[in-house]
Amino acid sequence: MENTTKSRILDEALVLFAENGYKGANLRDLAARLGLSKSALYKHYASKEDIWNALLDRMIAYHAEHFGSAEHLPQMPKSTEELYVLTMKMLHFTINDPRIILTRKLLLTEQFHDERVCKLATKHFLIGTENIFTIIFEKMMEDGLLKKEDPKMLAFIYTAPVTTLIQLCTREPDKQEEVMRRIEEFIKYFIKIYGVK
Amino acid sequence: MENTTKSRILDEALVLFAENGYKGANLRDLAARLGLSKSALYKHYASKEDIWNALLDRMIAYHAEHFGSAEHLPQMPKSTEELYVLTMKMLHFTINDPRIILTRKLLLTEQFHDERVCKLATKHFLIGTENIFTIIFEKMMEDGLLKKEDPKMLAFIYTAPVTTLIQLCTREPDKQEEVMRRIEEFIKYFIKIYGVK
DNA sequence: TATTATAGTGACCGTTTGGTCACTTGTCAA
DNA sequence: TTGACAAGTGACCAAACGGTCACTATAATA
Repeated sequence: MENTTKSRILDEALVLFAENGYKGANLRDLAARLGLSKSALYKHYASKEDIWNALLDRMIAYHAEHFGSAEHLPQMPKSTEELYVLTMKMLHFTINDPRIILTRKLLLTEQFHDERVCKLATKHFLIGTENIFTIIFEKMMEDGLLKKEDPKMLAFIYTAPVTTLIQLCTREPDKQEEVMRRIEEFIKYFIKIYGVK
Repeated sequence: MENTTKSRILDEALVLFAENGYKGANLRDLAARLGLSKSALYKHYASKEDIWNALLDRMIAYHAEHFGSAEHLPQMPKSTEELYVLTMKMLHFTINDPRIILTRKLLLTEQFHDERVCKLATKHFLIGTENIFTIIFEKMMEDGLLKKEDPKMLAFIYTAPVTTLIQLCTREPDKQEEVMRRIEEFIKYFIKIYGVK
């Protein structure tokens, strides 16, 4: 990540927009967090909306880079145990990384106010992980690690419950332990049913 | 539903809060929608926050009445076909009723700004339907209609994917057909696996 | 050294917002 | 008939907001 003022503005804008929404965030707070005067912001961005759009550009680019390209695919699991470990590792990351937490909050609170947020939310909460696990499950079925079913359907019923619990954890962080336990249980149950012994 | 001014204010407040968020909604628009002057609102509620709290009281009471009490349980399915029909009927209702759509929007956009919204969101998106289907599945297992598994786990993996797709439909209403098709597919797949022939 | 572009400041502006207040109207009971 | 109360109006207020502008400091370049 860069550390220019222009980039730092977006960093703090993410915090404020995620915590207060677009309408609720104000440029005085943003400037204060950066140790700048409000008018300094206008040397880097033309308006509040301009900051918002630049932040969205960055979020969209980040998602495309990490979830859209084939090169960022995780290592294919060679056993159902490895599927469990891989999923839990991805989970720990997505549930603890402050920036991703803020991104999730922003997507949820602004999904109805901005079309680009709307599209990105669908990718983030549905299509992104679904696609990745479709590929993973296809491979695991080929390798005889999973029962042969429609890999898309399997990816859906695997990722959707996890996504639901991640959203719960984003909403109520104090339930993190409960969420982790339930996801572990769920994955083990899933493997019990679809894993090939 | 009542049709007093006090109640009508809440009706329109739901629309505005759901569409613009608490911060984004303003009392002039609200008054205009009601054909009232802004100051008239203050004859019924002490402040914007007071309106918000009254609306939330009503939402919480509504949810408790329709999802918390035993008397509002749906008729127990006597076959897996009836489970399919029941689920699709509940789905059509929850996906098309304007007030419930607005409620979902409000829960999603304000879940991080208000603790009561936070709690209600968890009930609405997770615990509520989960509890209902736990009871339904327990009964269906007793009746030999479903394989005997942990009914709570089954309710979770049944409702979570549906909830995910309902949220997609709330976000992108033009995908309603796709969502309905996917849910149908999912339910049939679920019944294929857990239904007793 | 003089010039120029960049980054930053603080005072200021117009608009929007939640909220108040004196006043009016209609209804119903004493 | 009158008095009291609830419901509604429009003008007004202070605060918060996004945005502008003249000005300063710094550092690189000609």
